[in-house]
Amino acid sequence: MLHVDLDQFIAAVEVLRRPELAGKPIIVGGRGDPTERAVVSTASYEARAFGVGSGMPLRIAARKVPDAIILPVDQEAYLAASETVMDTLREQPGATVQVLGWDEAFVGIQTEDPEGYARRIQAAVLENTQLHCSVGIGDTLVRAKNATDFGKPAGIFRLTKDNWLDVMGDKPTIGLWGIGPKISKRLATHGITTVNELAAADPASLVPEFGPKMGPWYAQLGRGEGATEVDDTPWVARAHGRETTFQQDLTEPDQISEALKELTARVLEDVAAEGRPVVGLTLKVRYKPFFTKTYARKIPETYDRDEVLAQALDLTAKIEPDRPIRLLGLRAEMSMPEEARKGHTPTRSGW
DNA sequence: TCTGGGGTCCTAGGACCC
DNA sequence: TCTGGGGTCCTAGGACCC
Repeated sequence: MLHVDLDQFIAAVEVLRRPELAGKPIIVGGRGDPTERAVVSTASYEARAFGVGSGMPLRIAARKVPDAIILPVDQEAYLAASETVMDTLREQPGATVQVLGWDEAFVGIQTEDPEGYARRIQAAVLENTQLHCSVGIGDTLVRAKNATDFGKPAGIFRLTKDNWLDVMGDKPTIGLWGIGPKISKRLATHGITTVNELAAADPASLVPEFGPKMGPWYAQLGRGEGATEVDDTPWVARAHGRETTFQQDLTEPDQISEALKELTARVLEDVAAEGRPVVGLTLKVRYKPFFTKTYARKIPETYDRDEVLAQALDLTAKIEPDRPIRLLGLRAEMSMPEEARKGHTPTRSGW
């Protein structure tokens, strides 16, 4: 199968609208104001050369790149471009398309010439959108996904069981899709720092540290193994949430209840718009200095709007009642019942 | 140095039941 | 006085992805 990933997608879409920005260091994040609390969504290659990457606080990024062009996030524009890209992929003969995000998808295909097929995809995407993409080819989803990195920008790379360890073996485990900074550190405490070492690990030996599912799964990731079928079952959300970050920390209980009421009301609207049943309400509170607390409640499927709002406010009573509060952000989330869930998940299922 | 907004899934522990 | 073995449900927390 193939993994298609648009190159510097968000920055590239901005350049399409404003061609004079081509070749300049572009940073897209928040409302485009580097004095505000926000993070970088995407940086162009020119900005990345200064050490800027997504997830970095906008303030810091602006400091690193004095001449940066800083733009606000325009989700609608990216979504529209994304839909054109995905439609283009679905038009390819024999293609099964599993969307992973705005700017990437797996494409399942039976062909004797995957490189040729990949080149045709690149040409079609370029023609329909003026956007460049890189393509990874693999005999598993994980290998195709990892292969794309070696194709960037605008190239093609193939990873199979025959060259997986030759190419990936000496790389640190954090380069694998699904292993982040925490897990790579915990693996290191067991003497596992490279993909080779993870691939050689006995799956059972990872169970005490990582649990019955995650332990063996990490070992499998090291070998590049896992699902081999692209699943285009339409995705149905498991939950909907809304999150907000305050420009100034909230300290007063009244401010907090007000903000939470607003967020919860927005989530209720989102859920009502879909007409889906709801079973749970979760409140996530981001405190300064940088930790998160979660408070959850079951709610009846025949929920009543005012009841949910009351439950949400009830949960605020748990917010650190006995010490000064510095509240950075809030998230309210409502989950749907199990039986209402369908489709592959964007990131994990089928591995 | 400071921390978005949208998601998904896994694990652990306690309550409760038989 | 001390304490089975199995299960489910719920809550809280952690990690990852784009």
